[in-house]
Amino acid sequence: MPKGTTEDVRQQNLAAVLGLLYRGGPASRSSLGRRTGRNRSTIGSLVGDLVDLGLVSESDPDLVGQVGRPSPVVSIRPEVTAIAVNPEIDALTIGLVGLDGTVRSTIRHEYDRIPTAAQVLDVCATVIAGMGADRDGLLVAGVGVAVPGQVRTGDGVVRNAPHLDWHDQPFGQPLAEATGHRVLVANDAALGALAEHEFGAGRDHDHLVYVNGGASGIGGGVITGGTLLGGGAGYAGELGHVRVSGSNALDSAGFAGTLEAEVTRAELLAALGLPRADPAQFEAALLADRSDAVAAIVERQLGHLGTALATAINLFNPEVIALGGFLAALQAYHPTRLDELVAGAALAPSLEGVRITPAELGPNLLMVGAAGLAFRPLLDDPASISG
Amino acid sequence: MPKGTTEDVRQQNLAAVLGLLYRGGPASRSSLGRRTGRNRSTIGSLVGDLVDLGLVSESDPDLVGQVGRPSPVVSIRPEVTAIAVNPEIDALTIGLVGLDGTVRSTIRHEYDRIPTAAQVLDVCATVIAGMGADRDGLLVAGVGVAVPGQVRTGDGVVRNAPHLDWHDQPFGQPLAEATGHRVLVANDAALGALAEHEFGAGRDHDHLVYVNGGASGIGGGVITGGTLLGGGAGYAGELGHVRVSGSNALDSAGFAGTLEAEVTRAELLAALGLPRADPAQFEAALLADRSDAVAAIVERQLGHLGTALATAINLFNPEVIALGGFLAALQAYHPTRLDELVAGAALAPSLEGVRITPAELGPNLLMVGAAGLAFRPLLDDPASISG
DNA sequence: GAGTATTCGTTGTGGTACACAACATATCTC
DNA sequence: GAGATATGTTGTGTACCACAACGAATACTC
Repeated sequence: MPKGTTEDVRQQNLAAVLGLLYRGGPASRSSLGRRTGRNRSTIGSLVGDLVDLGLVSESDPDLVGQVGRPSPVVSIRPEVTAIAVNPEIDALTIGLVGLDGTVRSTIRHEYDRIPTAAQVLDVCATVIAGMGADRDGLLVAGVGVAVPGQVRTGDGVVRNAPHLDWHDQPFGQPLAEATGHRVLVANDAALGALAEHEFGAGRDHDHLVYVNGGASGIGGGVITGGTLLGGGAGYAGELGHVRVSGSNALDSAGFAGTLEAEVTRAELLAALGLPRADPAQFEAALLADRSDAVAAIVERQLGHLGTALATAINLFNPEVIALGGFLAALQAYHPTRLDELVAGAALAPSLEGVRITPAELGPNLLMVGAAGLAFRPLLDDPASISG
Repeated sequence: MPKGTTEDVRQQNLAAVLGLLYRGGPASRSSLGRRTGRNRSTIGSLVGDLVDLGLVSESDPDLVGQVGRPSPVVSIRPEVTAIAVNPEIDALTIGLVGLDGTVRSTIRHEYDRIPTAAQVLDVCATVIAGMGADRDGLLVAGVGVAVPGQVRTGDGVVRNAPHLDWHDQPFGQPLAEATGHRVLVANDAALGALAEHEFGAGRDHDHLVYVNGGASGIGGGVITGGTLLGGGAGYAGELGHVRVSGSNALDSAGFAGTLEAEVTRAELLAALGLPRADPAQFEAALLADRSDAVAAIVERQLGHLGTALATAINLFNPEVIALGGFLAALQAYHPTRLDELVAGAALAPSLEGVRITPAELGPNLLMVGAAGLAFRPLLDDPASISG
């Protein structure tokens, strides 16, 4: 809720300018003025504040034959960073991500057995301490954590991450105490949605559904009205556990006939005769195999995926549905089929406004998404960095 | 998006004060000050503006033994009104609703056959002109229309209202031209959700799903983060067309196995041996009939409803699910059963934060909801009334 | 029943933020 | 090199809210 005093106007305008730079990259002062609708003098003052805060820097204009006095280019300083954390079954990835969108470094810590929350917290603390962010003059805005499970976003407690076997594990608070940084935790697919919204397939849209197919299950995240849909406690968007059939195949939550139970990478891998494959190998192998057996499985899985996506369309009326992981491969196997199947269960008006497309961001998706979460307080209130 | 100048601060504060009065009823100046966090002098100025705009009036304080100087009570003037319109298969209801929540009058125009959009527009224009709102010194903020179908909220075109057999019918714009008022159009269940959020079962919650069971089908509306979820074009929330079974029973949109196809009032009426019944009669008759035949139908319908609600819980993580129409009767038939069924398909963390409850608003639900829609521009920017 | 404490409206002052106009500056065009 | 064009810079004006001091209206105390 806005405080209601004149000073939030400053906050909002600072946030507007910084947000434009965050999403759109470097821009001239005059371009910022046009896009925010602010006066030249105001933009000058706003940019000055952001420079003083150490968030942006101004550089000489590009000499591109514009008439008139050149306008300085404002860029986000790459030293403004966030730390992204993503624990998975077999590894923990920790990245240092700049507010300018660059992933400065990632560290991957492998586990030979599923790590406990305590183990992950331990490694996080030492790795983050060892990053020497202060030494390098970096400004760390905070830590964002992408967890494959349901996270109570209010206090960063991991309520249930079946694949990690974490249940009601406090994570945000202990990590904040260990690192001294502000820590925000959320579901991994939700952060994928955030990243695709800000930089990927949903760049130009404010209503996006992201569905990710991973080795261990299917997750979903929803952007509505330009913001991440959390619901009451942050659990919203769990598209993988939507029931799509009457079968009794079980998903990771123990529910029968859900999208995650019916549409699995494992089944496809088995049909392809592959013991394991990275995402690129998987997609190549799937697209190459046109056998009846594989085609039948794809058709069945596409049918269930279509049902789930139709449900999402009927409920969220998104402009874009971005498919991540093996779901993108599934769609690519038969480029028109998924659209047909969805059309059989989604209302026509909602259908005409939606595009089902592969996600655009690659392996850094979760790093960018988690960092985006960590940057949010800064992007909402740029002056908060100084306090 | 906020304009970014100091004047929006005024707008926001005016909206905050008016919003408190709208949702909470009359309040003293000092109470408004406490709840908005504004200074006494600011509140005085804000209330003064609202009085000048003709939106509120001040009256002598209640003498309730408070220490200190009594604070004047600020109330919304009942003359501030909106016109609510609700076309249905067999009748058109037009109501005059005060910003203070009172339904001043309703006019019901019956049809012996399904009316066309042109006919409804015609009746609306004459009825609204005949209301003599100007004559009575009323301030009409606008017209809100609740349509049983999918509405493109941007321009008020009814895209598809199967029961009315309206398809791509412009409605908002012609009605605006005919009446001279600002007209907003939305789906009826969405407006039901709005009303239940503001005044009913979701009064104290910002995440609500409303599901209505009517004679002709099942509609849904969703409030997330305190605002109505519209999606890209305003079609979001169509819970009735979510697939819940593999059967080939068809719903009004021609889709098989959906909630609307499986859970119908007509089937229950037939089992009860009633040719027709109003909502109260229906609920009484259903609760009285404990025959095996009826119990079996209820059990099956509750199962499908449970599946759909579990989907809603997994996707929206609401705090409240409000059941309207015969769905409330269905739940009441077996008070604990629906919760059990939902628990079998909804993720535990999301489940613990939700309450499934009958809707609280009675027959005026859609009048209040449609008026709430019409009041929205005024509540967002109270000063806009003078322009 | 008079004095005091308490609460709240009112008024005047100060601080912050943005718009606007006038001026200065830097580039392009011819 | 002069004019046109676009933009940064500076000073002024306006809108808004917080705060403090004062006054008003009630309840409480003895």
